[in-house]
Amino acid sequence: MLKLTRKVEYALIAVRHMQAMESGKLTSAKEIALSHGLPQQLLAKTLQKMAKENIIEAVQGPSGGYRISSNSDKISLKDFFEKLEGPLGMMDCYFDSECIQLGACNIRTPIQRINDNMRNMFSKMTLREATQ
Amino acid sequence: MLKLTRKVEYALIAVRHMQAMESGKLTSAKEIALSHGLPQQLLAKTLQKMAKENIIEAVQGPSGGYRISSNSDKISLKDFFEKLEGPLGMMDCYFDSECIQLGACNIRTPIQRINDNMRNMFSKMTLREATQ
DNA sequence: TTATATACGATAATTATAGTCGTATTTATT
DNA sequence: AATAAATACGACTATAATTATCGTATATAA
Repeated sequence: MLKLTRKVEYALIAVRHMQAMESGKLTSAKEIALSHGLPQQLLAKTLQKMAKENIIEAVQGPSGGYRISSNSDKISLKDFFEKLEGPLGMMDCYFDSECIQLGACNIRTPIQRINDNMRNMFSKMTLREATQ
Repeated sequence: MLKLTRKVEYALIAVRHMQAMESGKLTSAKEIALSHGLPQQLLAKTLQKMAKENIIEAVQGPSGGYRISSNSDKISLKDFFEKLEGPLGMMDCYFDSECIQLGACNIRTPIQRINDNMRNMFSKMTLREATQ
């Protein structure tokens, strides 16, 4: 429970890989996949998603690839997670108001309390701090 | 991502239900299931698990049932989660040393850093605080 | 023109979660 | 002693979410 998904795991591996590269140099999905034994296609999707979200920069064409974005220092872990996987909620009712329980629900407040703590924690922690 | 499971959700609902009862009074799986529209059998298993872990007390036989345990005040949210679902780790490698990555893994330290923060947060928060 | 890279939608496979079934055990009540 | 209502629990099925693959389009350096 409360485990990171593979998508996020691969994203973290890729970020660290790119951070370790010489500044400005590009690396490819293939290169990262091979050096860490990850499924290339799935990793590629995650990289594409990160590029779309400006966590990394993409360069197309042969001898293209990805590099870490300059503003990646300012990204919080919360944003990183949410950019990749959507709202970071321990339960749907935190964002979604639709719930079968309706009036019978007695844990809405507790859930929100727990969620707020978790979101707050990941807001304070930057991707940089986590991966350096 | 990072969502609570139904097991934990049902457990929280049950705990709140029991907290709202007159002190010492028993309630049954059936009663909780009916009043909150939960699947009785599944809830029953969760209640049994909580009883086994001394979060609640079980009384067998007809007119038996469950009540909140007196020491439930001291239980942290981390313990509550872990008693119900096992180790609270965002990734297996935090507890498990077996990993396909072996030497190629570059995120062991980051993952542990993230996990430590999360475990620390849930250690400081009690079940009582969360559900009151 | 070709080769190599990103981009991306659709779909298949796998795994984890959620829920059910059947049966045994306990015990208050009659 | 018999019955009924509750907990206890292992095995199984169904469902949902995650993970992975496939096929194709687009960009661009050589």
